[in-house]
Amino acid sequence: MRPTVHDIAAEAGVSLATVDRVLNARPGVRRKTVDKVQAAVERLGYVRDVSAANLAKKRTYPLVFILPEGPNSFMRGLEAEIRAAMQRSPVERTAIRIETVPPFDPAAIVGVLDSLDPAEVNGVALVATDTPDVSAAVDRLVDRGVHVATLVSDLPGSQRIHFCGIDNLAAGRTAGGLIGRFCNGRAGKVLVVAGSMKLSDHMDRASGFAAVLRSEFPDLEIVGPVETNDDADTVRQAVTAALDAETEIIAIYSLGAGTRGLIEALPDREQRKLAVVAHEVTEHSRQALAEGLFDAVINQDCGHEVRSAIRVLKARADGLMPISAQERIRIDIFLKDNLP
Amino acid sequence: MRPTVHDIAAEAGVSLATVDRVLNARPGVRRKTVDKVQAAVERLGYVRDVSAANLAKKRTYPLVFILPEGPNSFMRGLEAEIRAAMQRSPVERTAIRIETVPPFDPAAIVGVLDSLDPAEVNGVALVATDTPDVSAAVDRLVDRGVHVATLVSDLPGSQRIHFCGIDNLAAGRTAGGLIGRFCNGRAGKVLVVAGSMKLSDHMDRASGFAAVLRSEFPDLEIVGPVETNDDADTVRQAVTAALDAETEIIAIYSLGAGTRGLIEALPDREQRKLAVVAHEVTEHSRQALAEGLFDAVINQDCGHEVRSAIRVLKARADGLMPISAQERIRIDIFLKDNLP
DNA sequence: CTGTTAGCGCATTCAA
DNA sequence: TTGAATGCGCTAACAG
Repeated sequence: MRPTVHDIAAEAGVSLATVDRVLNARPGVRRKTVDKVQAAVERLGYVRDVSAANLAKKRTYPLVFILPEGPNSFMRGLEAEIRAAMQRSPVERTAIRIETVPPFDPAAIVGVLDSLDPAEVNGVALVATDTPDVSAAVDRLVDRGVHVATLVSDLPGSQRIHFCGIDNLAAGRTAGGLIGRFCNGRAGKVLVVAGSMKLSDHMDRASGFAAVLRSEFPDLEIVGPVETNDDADTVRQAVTAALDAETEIIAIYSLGAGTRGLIEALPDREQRKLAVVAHEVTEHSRQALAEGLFDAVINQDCGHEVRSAIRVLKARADGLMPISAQERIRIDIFLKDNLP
Repeated sequence: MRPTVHDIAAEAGVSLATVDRVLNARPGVRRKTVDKVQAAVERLGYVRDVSAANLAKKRTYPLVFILPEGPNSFMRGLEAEIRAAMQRSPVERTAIRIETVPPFDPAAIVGVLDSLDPAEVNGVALVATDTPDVSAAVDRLVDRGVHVATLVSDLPGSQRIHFCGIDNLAAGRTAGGLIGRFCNGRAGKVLVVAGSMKLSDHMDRASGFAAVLRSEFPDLEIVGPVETNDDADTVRQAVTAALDAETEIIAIYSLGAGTRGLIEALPDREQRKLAVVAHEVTEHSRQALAEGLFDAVINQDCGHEVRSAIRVLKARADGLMPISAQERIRIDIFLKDNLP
């Protein structure tokens, strides 16, 4: 039988309330008494029953998710997962609020961050542009006692407690390895299409990709990256223009969004064979994969990311450590053969 | 505020005990009263607070894991994950026992299954050979009221409530797609090495692989599958013999274990270039990937599988449905670039 | 500074 | 067939 607060109280020769004070690091206990209780905890190997504590506290975890608005399919999928988590709120004792901001607008993110009341919010998960002002706003919020986790795109210089997303450097390398093998010895150029270099995930993917091509596939030369702000029409125009201008392009790596535009710009496979790797499984990319227009799609499971963010933020609010292996978001590679 | 049993009792005009009887489908309540309570539940939208219930019940979930003993790295990794879950037992209210049986020994599995006492065991997760006797034993156990989940390899004809593993048909297809692309137009033979066709996961992978080669890469001809009982020495001998006998082999798909033997049998890459795809990230396969000996490794996250099995079995014991997306085990594809 | 007491939402005796 | 009372492990007033 696991020891309880009663056992600790008896062992330490104090009352329940005192034990509770020590366990929750509340003031008003003599140094001497604190030590006695902690010794008893050690001796009996006590671990607090979190669900009993939560029951007594009627605890809920007020959480805020900040993400870009707009037509980006991936972001809308992310939002859907957050809404799914909201459905489970009664069971998970969460109270989740979603704040959407215009995409690529650091000031808007800062505005939301600064408007948050630490008394009303326990944790924040946000999809952020990696800019100094956002980093500073995150740090301010952390200083005010709110736990912050980054989602999808990281803020490496900030005080965020956790990044819920994939290793984007490795994702870029993976794309490089895939495209290199798919081109299989042919020499030529690879067009790289990105959303914005203000996003650390896009930056990392581009670096990882370039590193692998440079070291392992020196016959492939990078064109770009061209920035499209993740807008489908811009992507379409950019890709069309590049393919017209450079006849030696034999592959495309699209590391951002706007996948619909990419698909529209792709020439008929019969007339020009291109190895294509893109990111995120969405309605569009799924179909492109199935039709053989894309060779591979690299994906991050946004459901996993949302659930992980919630677990991490809750655990942190309770001062616990989450199961780290469970919080590692995988780089999913989809071919048409393993599409879920 | 969520309604509680008190609210239901008041709404239905009965006592707490009666509400509890109805909620837990215990006998000794008039039909009429049952209806009143159920109506109140509907009206207020009551959902039971599982953690409060578990606290009151001092509930624990006694679970048994059955898996093969022996040197198979993947199985030992699986066992390590189960032991990690045992560490979390106090928090998760589980009481986990591991039973190991000789590999490829249906009778041993049946023996363990039949020895289980439904009064002492809540759920069972097992790695099973897909043979009729094991299926029958699983069904007997289910009939005695124990929930059974299959782990890694499924028992499609049985009454198991859930399969905690990957879609092995899709995994085989994926391997086919990968090898097909890596061979890139070259014609030749592909050696398929399997553990045992008594395992449904191996069967499925072989079928999926063959299907893709047939439809998409007709220039590749399958040699095998050769069965090795997942023994490294047997794998080594079989692969060496095949490579000597068939000079047209240009690729190898190893869909079972004994990966160490495969690595030992692989010729120097300079003298003979082979596309190689194997399963499961282990110490050996990880190194082979890093060195460029393997082109890709298909993996299933056994930590995820174990945690999923526990969640599913617990949920089932409480009569709940788990989050299905969370229980889908991914087909992980690792190149050397995205090795974790 | 410390202890007593009354719940949190639910399950389970024991009476009636 | 039903209800009242007690306790699970923990927290939070309120006294002392």
